[in-house]
Amino acid sequence: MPRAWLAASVEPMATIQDVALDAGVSTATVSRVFSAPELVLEATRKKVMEAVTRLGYEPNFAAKSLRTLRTEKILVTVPDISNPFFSQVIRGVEEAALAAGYSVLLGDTRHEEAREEQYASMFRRKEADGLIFLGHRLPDVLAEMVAAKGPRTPIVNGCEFRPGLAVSSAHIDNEGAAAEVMEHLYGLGHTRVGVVTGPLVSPISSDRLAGVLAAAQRRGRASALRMAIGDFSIESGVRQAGELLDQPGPPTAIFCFSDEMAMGAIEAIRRRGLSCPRDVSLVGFDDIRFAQYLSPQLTTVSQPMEQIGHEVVRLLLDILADRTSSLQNVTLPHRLVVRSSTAPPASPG
Amino acid sequence: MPRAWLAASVEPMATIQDVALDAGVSTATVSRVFSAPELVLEATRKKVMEAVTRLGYEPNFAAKSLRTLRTEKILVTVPDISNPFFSQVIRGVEEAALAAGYSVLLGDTRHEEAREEQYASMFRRKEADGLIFLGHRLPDVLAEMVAAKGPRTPIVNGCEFRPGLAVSSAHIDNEGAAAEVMEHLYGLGHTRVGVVTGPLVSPISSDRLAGVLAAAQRRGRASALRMAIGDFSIESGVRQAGELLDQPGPPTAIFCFSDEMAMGAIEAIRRRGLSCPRDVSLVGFDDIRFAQYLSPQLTTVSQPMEQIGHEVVRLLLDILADRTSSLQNVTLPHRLVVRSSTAPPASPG
DNA sequence: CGCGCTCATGTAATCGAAATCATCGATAAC
DNA sequence: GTTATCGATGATTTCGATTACATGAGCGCG
Repeated sequence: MPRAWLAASVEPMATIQDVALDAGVSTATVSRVFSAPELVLEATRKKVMEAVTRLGYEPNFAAKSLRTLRTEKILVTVPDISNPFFSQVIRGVEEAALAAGYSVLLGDTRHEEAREEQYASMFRRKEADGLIFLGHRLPDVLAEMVAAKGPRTPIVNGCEFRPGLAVSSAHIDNEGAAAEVMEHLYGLGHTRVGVVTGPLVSPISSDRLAGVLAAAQRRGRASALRMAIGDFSIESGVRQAGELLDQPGPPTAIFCFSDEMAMGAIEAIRRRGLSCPRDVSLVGFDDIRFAQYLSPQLTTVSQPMEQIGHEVVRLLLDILADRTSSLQNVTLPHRLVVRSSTAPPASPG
Repeated sequence: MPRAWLAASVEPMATIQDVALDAGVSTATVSRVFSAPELVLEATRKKVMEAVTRLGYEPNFAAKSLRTLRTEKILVTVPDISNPFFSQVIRGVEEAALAAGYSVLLGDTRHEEAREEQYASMFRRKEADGLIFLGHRLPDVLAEMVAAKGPRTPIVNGCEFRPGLAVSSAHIDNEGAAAEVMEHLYGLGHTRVGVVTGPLVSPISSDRLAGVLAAAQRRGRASALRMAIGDFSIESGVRQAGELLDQPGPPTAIFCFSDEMAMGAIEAIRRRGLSCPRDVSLVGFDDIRFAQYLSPQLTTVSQPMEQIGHEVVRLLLDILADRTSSLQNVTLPHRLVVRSSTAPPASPG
């Protein structure tokens, strides 16, 4: 038994022909044993399976894929895999994909358009049946594909939502969530609030900013808003939160559009000899696994990351299985998680 | 021009035949334009490329792969993609792979053997040219493959190192690093040291534990060691560090085998009304991006995560290009980064 | 002037599995 | 008893590219 395995592994891997020969049947029968076992007699099925294990046969993927025009792979592009928010979403994607018999081709675009295009052409070469992109841009070649094929193009957007792209997507209500954060801060008595956004080209930032502005206006506090533009990284959090704090009449509360930038903000606060939440309240966004273990524990907006992953896969599978014909934009629930980084301002007003 | 693109996208994608016909050459010439442009006359090359853009042609991946028996893909399995340590390694892998013209197939095994086997059979089906696994286990089918093909089997191990597996690997000197940590703590004056390990089945844990024991013995402090077994998660850090602290004669310093567990330990310390480093010093392992932004900033062992990623890819590419014939085990440099979570004990002894 | 050589290109076999169509025996229907 | 039907299986084409081999034009050299 082990000898047979060994032998099988040394040779260039048995083909369906070898199995057919060994089992004394045709290649068609062997193929059927895998793809439509109900069509083949139990006795022959057994005979074939014996030959399969004897030779250690595994169907060649390329051959199968060439014939069926399917790869059973999903290409997932992400701006930064080392970001815990994205890696958690990816985890959900991987799980849902595997459950449906698909595997995941990962593309880390590093926010670079060139890499996005590289992966786009990979998709056009049919290296994957579908594409899930977690960024906010869609390379031109793919946009053209969408324009031509419409909503049955197997491309889905996750986390972000830009109506103009004309692809299905799953995301939270970023605008509403950001407004809730502001209400929370205003409710605590803060009036001078600073905001550290992400790059405004992405809807994820502009939507949240819209929510911030709407809430500020409702409260008549729009003129007291201070804004700085970050890039979601810890370092930009340190820098931008620092600039807000160094202004005259500094904010008593800062809302960062990501937990990582909030971590940076904690650092900026510490470096100035201030304390959170005593001197400055702080709110993050995402609720990454680490948010509740920071000091102070971070108040933040919890996004259902794995669920977003599941949902985008579901949307994609629906398209692939031709179960859908119109765009779907799924808004998943978020939750403001109040922890100890927010408190009423020391001297109200 | 845009019309042509659109048209091309609607049709089932142009084949090499279509291009050949359109350019008035044979398919062989078209193929050569891509794989060996120097063999084809500049004029015809241009003619072909025009047809290519006109039709929006991209070579079909499955067909190419079937013929060449190469996929230009690397399968990377990882125990947990949402772990910042691993996601950083993956980032390095992705970068090096892309630079060499390979793309990354990601497998999150979730520490489950069943998933590892699923991905192993994916590799046997030739869905990838090589396999990089960041865990400590190698499924049986692959071990047999290694036994049969020897060191030219395109399988490489990253982060861990288990000589019995007989595959090349890239990792740090875990034993030495752990010993350095203990020396640091002993040097500060600590005598009662607690250790929170990972699961001892993985060399990454047992090697570090060996280093801990060796250092303790050299100092004659082996009997004062306290040990708890965690699983690298934050939660297990909270739990296991907590148990160490609740013992009579609790440790004045705790060494956790991962930064995440150290984060948990910070929480355990906080919950008991203690302070780090005043009452308890703390050391982590990995130096994930967040380690320096915790409070207190975490003393830890820095691993060159992206470099590990680059290195395993290099090892794999060497095997794939037949540039190597013997096993290579690369030990990359680590560095003890002393930050503010370690200090001399309050009452020495 | 013709032989051989090189260079550019065409022809056709090939990769391994899937799927269509053909076959053949057995059973059921009339 | 003949024929339509069905169930199981085999023969063969097909997917789209690569590549070994064939071809043929152009050129140099004896």
